[in-house]
Amino acid sequence: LVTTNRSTSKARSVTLKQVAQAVGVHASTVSRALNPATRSVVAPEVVERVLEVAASLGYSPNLMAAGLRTGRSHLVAALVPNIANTVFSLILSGATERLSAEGYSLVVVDVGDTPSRQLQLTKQLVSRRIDGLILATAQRDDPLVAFCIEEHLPAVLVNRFEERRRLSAVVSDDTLGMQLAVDHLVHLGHVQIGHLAGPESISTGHLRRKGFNEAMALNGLAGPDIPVEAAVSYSRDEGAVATERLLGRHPGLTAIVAANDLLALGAYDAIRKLGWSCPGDVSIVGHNDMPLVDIVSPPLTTVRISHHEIGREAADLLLQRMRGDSDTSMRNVILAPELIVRASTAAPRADKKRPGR
Amino acid sequence: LVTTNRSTSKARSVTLKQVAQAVGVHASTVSRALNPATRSVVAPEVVERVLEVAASLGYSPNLMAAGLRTGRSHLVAALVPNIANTVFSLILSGATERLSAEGYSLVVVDVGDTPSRQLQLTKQLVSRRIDGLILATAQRDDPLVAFCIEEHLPAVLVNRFEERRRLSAVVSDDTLGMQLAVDHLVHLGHVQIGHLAGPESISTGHLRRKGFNEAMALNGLAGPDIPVEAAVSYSRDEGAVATERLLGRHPGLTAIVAANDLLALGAYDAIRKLGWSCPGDVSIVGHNDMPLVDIVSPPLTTVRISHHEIGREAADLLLQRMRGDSDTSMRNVILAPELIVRASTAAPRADKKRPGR
DNA sequence: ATGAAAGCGCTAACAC
DNA sequence: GTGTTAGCGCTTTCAT
Repeated sequence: LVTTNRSTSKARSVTLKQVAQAVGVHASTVSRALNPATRSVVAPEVVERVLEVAASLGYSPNLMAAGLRTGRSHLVAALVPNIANTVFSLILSGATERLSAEGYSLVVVDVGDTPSRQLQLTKQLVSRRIDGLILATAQRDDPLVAFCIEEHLPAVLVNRFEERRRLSAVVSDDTLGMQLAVDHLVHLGHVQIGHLAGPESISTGHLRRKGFNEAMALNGLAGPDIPVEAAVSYSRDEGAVATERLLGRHPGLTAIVAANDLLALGAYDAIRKLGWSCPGDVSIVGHNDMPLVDIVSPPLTTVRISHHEIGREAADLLLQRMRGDSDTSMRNVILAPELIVRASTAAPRADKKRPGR
Repeated sequence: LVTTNRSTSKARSVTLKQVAQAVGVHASTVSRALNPATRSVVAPEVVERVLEVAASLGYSPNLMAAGLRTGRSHLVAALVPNIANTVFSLILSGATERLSAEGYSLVVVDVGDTPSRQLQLTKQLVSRRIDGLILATAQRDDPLVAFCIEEHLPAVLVNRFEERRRLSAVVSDDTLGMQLAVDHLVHLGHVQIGHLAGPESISTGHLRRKGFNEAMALNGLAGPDIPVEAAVSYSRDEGAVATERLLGRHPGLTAIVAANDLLALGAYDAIRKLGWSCPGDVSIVGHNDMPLVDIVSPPLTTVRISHHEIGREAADLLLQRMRGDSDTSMRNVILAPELIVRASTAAPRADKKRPGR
């Protein structure tokens, strides 16, 4: 029945004011001493004492209070369609590197690929007054991008373009990537090459398909009926489904260029199901060079994008955007990919004999 | 030279007060109307008008302000040693599911595995006044855990135990997992079985090694010199290095149980380098069943942990901990794993002939 | 059922 | 170089 002071549960944290009292100065002095930018204005000996006392008291600044006052949260959010896709992890670690150096924390949010849910989660983030947004989710025409524009929310896109170029983006050169892939296959002797495309609603799906067509034309392989089949989403399962369609309609194909690695792995599944072999019956090229594709069976030939650099560049662009008041600096950064040749591609078989279906 | 009101840059957001003025009531009424918990106390027609006006004005509550006032940020952070390890992604998506249903946002932070950096980043999070922490980083004796205790920071561990059991944890049954793996190999006819262990400083490394030894003993295979070699970290590269050591010291091994999938894949690399084959020359069992190990060459036999459930359970435990004021409810949840047999395990070769070194 | 008033912890003019 | 003051946007007693 006795009210005690024992800190049984959640201890109140130490405030700036308490530090000030302990030092014997005013709170604002402590604030100035603690902030590197204003520190120079305080007497050196006072700074020293403040730092000392703050440390000994275990003072931890309340960023919510500071943020309320300054209007900046020093929080940046990254929206990814699927956190388990390691391509995004690599991009994010590149971004984190830059961002944390500037005192920003990065919130990674797995938002799936339903625009409505994406919008809902973004609104939550806006309520938290995040300072900026990195979008790995962009559709070619994306309502979320429109939302960011309306809200004057600093944002940059990674890996995917938005059609109307309303936001800066850092992407890999999809046209070049497809060029690399097709040239490689042609070099090996392939003529009947098909494309396992990504969703047309996403820039990578669209651009890589276009790039594929162009690369085929450049190699004199353009035709009235270019073998292309698009997957509904960038997943291994949908890759398998689309591959079955592709091979069903074009049984003579000897090589497939996939719009990304997950689709390529789905193609592996489909080919295995058919009783065919890769690269014996059909060669496959992926895109992205995500972790572990070097160890799958067979090791995947793929177009490596500069994940890390994409992340870093995006962070730089965003930082710039968050600092500057000029809304004008819209720019795209397009990084060159590189072909990594492994064992999923080989010259086409001379006899063309394959297990029947 | 004319000062205008044109919202050229960052528009000020709409405040509660502005909504109140528009409706013609006091701010506190709007606050009550907007909060589902207190809504019942406001006249229904007023509630309706508030909701309407708030929506039309595009009102977005300032969670920093609310948090400052209430002392709760509704933010939970998850610390992972490596965001590109898909095992954690799966756990996180399980946790997100629960957390977001309760109005919490999940910040995923890639903190690496250096304790000092982990502590530094955690302090930043504390400054943000996060309400809780999910730790996937725990060492067997972890300074970060001590820190959480000191700070009265609600936290739960996933995937890894902390030795002194100061915090609740949700983990897979490592002993059982090893049992499953060893029994399977013994069943296939293996006798010379080695263990590719994880770091001893991490509970999974320690417990799985112990589990391995026990399982061997249970199968009458205990000996004075049980073949075990520990990797320095849970990475594919270190797995390869440790495998070379293991096979160097125990050339007669016909099977290896790895402490996790990444190590197992490293073992693949080492075996390939030796010119040996799996499972022909040596069978390999992994642990975790992370994405894509079904498609590597050969498809990996592995112990599947219930990632998703681990995440969900952890979130539940944390939620409970953040609500309750009783610091007493320390508990561990141990989930049973399941053996997934694929093609990396087979009966040992009768002749035992292998390529020389 | 609603309004008034206070205050969460911090920063930034402004004074001196 | 330091103190004073006000206020960021919200919630929550306490009145009425």
